[in-house]
Amino acid sequence: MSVKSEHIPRATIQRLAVYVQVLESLQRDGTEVISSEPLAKACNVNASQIRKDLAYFGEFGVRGVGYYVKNLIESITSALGVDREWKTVLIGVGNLGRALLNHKEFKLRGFHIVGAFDCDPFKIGEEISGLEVVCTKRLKERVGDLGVEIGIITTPPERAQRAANHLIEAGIKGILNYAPARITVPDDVSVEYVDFFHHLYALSFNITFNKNK
Amino acid sequence: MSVKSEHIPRATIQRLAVYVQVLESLQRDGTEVISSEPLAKACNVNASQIRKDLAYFGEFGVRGVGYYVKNLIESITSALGVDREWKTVLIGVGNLGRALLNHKEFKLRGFHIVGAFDCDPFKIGEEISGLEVVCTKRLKERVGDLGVEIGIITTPPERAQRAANHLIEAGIKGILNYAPARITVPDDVSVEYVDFFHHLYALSFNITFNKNK
DNA sequence: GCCTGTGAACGTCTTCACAGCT
DNA sequence: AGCTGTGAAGACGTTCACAGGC
Repeated sequence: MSVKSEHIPRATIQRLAVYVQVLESLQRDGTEVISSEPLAKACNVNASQIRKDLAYFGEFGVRGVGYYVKNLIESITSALGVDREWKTVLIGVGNLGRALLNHKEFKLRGFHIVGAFDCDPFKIGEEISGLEVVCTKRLKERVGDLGVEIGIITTPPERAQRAANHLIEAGIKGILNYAPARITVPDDVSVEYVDFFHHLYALSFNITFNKNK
Repeated sequence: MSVKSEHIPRATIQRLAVYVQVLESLQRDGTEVISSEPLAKACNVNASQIRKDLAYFGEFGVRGVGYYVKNLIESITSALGVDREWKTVLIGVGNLGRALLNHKEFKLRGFHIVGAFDCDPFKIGEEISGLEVVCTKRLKERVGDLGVEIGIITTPPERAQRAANHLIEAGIKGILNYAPARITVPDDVSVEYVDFFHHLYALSFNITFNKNK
């Protein structure tokens, strides 16, 4: 896989993830070839949008035919860098943290949670989904030992920045932040926010003002 | 609250949710007044962006002074329609569904989960966080009785569309979909997708190609 | 003096329309 | 004939720069 273009819009990356999701469900249904038009309909986007998005990374289609579903999934996952295993650690073993640790899909998708950390002495030592909860102070040594690249924050908001600092100090380059708080990180660290309430706010707005789509 | 402009960008709505988050943490720290410049820094956006976003809904600031934090939070939440209680139901009592049902923050933020549904006979009757799991077939009557407006889907992907159909039939106008599947809905229903893997894919891409910010 | 609110300029992403390949 | 890949046009969102008000 090689990137053809210099800058790739963030929106493109988000859509590529959607395409994979839809392509996988097409694959489950036995579809082998699909052209941009019906794929676009299923993803709720414009057909040329799909072609443009893919063009950032290469030429994956066959003119006059369309895209081979299996092939396209592989091309996109390779383009996104998810055709490998990523090691991750999780900080903050509350309700949500536990649910994520028990979520088999993470491992299945190549995002292996190999460490669970918390600073609460009552939680340290507890075993969840085959993983022992370890004191956050020992994060750095563990991350180094295990070759971890992604950190997942599931602490309360007031402890999110401290958790992030631990991760950054340990040399982690990507953070998935479930805590409802913005965090500050160096330029070479990338953060993604998952905030349930942002989505509920958007729904609330759409319903209230009938502003759909 | 009155909307001044006809069309409001989706990106604006998303940012408003961020502003509220940051303003709330400023409020916790005792800040009473803030101008767009430092607020912008905390939210990682441009200062005029904030002023433009707010201008869609009204004039909330004081020239020469800035914005009163408490006042601005109220203005934004009112603009988004989240200054009230919303009743929601949840379909799919798996790991994630349980975690959400136990998440006290939902109620705290005005999104009250008043019903839990699942089609698995082994789960029906179980009590989670004071809520009895009910058969999905009884969704419609319950939604009508309780005045529910938002549905949360936490089923496996292959059952997401069916869950959505139940919600639509029950007259629900907003869906928060945690299932990793696209769903089709009528024009007057609004859907928000929460997909952990989309964010992990984005991280993976950013880390792999050093494409931060 | 200072900071908001806003038209105008700018840049970016999306869509169109068609050339190019199978 | 059909569908992709892509330059050009268009739409949209963001940033600038300053007028307006405290």
